[in-house]
Parts: sequence; C-alpha cells; structure tokens
Amino acid sequence: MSPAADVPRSTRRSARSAAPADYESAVAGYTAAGADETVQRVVTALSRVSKRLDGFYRAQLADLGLERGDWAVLQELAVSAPEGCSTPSKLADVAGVSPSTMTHRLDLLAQRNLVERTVDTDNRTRSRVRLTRAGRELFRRAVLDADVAESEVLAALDQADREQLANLLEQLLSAGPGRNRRHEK
Amino acid sequence: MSPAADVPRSTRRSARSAAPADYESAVAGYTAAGADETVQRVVTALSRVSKRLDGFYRAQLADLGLERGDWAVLQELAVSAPEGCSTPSKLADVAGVSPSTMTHRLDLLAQRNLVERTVDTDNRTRSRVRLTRAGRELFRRAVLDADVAESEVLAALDQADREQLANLLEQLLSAGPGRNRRHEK
DNA sequence: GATCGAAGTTTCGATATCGAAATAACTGTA
DNA sequence: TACAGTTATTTCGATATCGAAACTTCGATC
Repeated sequence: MSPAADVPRSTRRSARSAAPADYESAVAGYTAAGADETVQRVVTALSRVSKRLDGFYRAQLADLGLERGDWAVLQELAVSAPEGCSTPSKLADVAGVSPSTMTHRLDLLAQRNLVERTVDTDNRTRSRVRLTRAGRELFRRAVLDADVAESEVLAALDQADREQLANLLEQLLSAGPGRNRRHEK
Repeated sequence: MSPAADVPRSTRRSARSAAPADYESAVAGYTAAGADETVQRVVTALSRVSKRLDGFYRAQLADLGLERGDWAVLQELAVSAPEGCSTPSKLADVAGVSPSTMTHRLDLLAQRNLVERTVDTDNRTRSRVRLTRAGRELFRRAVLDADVAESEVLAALDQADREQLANLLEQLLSAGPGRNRRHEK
C-alpha cells in the first residue's frame, strides 16, 4: 500500500517538509532565539494562514467597495447583535479600533446608507446602530463571496480534516478565559 | 472503535459546545447567510485565535517600546533574510504595508538605532537594511517574551494536539499556491 | 557611449487612526 | 431639585498609512 494507506486523514508529518521554505526558516529563527518549536510551528502557521485569508478577504471585499474595517462593522451588526442592533463602543471593541475611529467609520457608512444611527430611547447616552436594508443586502453578497475565498484557502483539507481543525481551534477559543486584554487595542 | 475510544486527544465534538456564545452566533449568522458550516467554523475560530494572539503580542511588545509594525520588520530581518539583510520593498511586502510606509517606519527604527541602511554596492538602486546589534538584542528578548504569551494561548492543548494542529495548518500553508494576490496591500 | 524603459526608493498631499479632552445623559444621594 | 460620579459618544490635534508622482540607478539597444 502507499505510505498513506492507514493515514487517510493526512494529518501526517509529511506535511511538514512541504511547507514553504520561508516558513521553515522563520520557525527555525524563533527556536534559535530560544522559543519552543511546536509552539512556534502553531503560531507561525496560524498567523500565516490568517494573513492569507485576510488577503483574500480584502480582494473580495474590494469588489464590493468595502474595506476590512467596514466589513467588521457589517459583520458584527449582521451576525452577533441582538435584533441586528449594536452600539458604537461595542462595535469599536469588536473591530479592535478606538471609539473615535468607529465614530468616523460609522459616519462614512451612514453616508453610504449602509447603516443608520438612532438614539436609544431607554438610555439617550447610547446610540443604536443597525444595518439598513441595503447594508443587509451587501452583507449577504459579501458572505457568499467570502465563502468562495475561504473554501479556496481550505481546499487542501478534506471534510474530516476541517472538522478536526475546527475542533482544535475551538478548544483554544473556549479555554481562553484570559480574554483580550481590554479591547485589545 | 467507539466514538471516543481511539480519540483520546480530545479532538472530539465536545469542544464545540464549550465555545463562546458569540462565536456560536457568529458561525450561525454566516451559515444563515448561505455559507458552509465547517468552513465557517474553521475560518471564524482561526481568525479569533489569531486576533487573541495579536492582542497578547501587542501587550508584550509594548513593554519593549515596540509596536506591531516595528515587530514585523525586526522579525523579518532576524529570521528570514539571508545574512540578516533585506530591502525596503521586501520588508513592505512581508509586513503588508506600502513601500512608502516602510520608508517612514525604517526612518524611525534607524533613529532608534535598531536598524541601519546601506546602499547595495551591486545595485545602487537598492537599499540594504539590517539589524544593528541593539536590534538583534531586542528581537531576542521579544521572542522570549512572546513565547510566554503564545504558550498561554496554547495552554488548552497538550503536546500531541499541538503537533496535530501544526500539521493541519502547515498543510494549508504548503498547498496554497494561490499566493497573496500581489503584496496583498 | 547615448538613450529608453524598467525597477527601487523616497517625497508629497490626502485620509484613517489614535489618545485625550470635551460633551451629553443617566444614576444615586441628599 | 441640585449635585457628584459614571458611562457613551463625539470633537480635536498629532501621527501613520496610502497612492501617485518624482527621482535615481540599472540594463538593453542602437
């Protein structure tokens, strides 16, 4: 049988030698400086894959006239906000930018009629931000476009591998009570 | 082969339900918009872990008077450049910023005596950039600090899981010939 | 050798972002 | 009601980043 006979999942070491040369040397550089090798492999690979994803997103979103930052806002409003509403400070937190930046960003998005701001009648200190119909529509199109890019990035893994990868990453997420030092800024 | 019998590594579904609520709703939001669920689980979890790592890095590096962008430069110079040298355009590419931004950044780093620029005698169009002794020293300290933060993020996984995770991510890296659309901006 | 096009870097004007201060509104206490 | 403290948002000045244009050098062709 071929070497892979009993390892159909391909989570074999074979992958290592196939990694790009600059990746290898990067890991080597870190370990040479005194870091743990496995840790470095994980975080280096993780950040590189993430970077590649970002690149794809940027390209895809650019076609829709959106930038990375705008996307973070639409994303949050469409996905995690209850009733499709959120506030400037929460959005800033999620997007990882300062509140003042979010103010500016929302100004621009409102100009483009993608979001709308209303004062919260319960607490007039607060602003309620939500997607307009046009904003929701744009989000939907962006998700579908992004799904294509994402699938492309994940093309190397079969369904079982993907689930395994998802499980491992979710373990990291759920175990991380350290949270993101404030709003991570 | 009972469901869990041969999977002692905890790469089981159990992890899913433990994931943060906002993560769950984010994934749900994407799939509701028409995206593939497993793909969304992977990319969402991936980007969140990556974001958390970034937060830790920022905090750690701040103690050394470095920002994320400066770190990218030191990193590249210390790690992947042959002979510890590189060029402004290559650095800009790796750091994901424009050449003009890199010019500015290198100005600041040079002021702080962390890098030095010399004209390439072979091709005088080109600049050669490399770390000073102080820069190398700072890199070393930063790597050791970062290793602590990284280990913290990975604390939820045992050694075997980490290797598995590294292998999966490396497969993605090595299979991605799509490259980053130009210098990805 | 002189000239043209290509490549690498830097300069320049416009915009996004930040942190700090200012503003507005709510909460609790007298 | 008035006042102090807290929270949410916006304004403001300074800095980082970008894209386009300018500048310098290299390589090729004549």
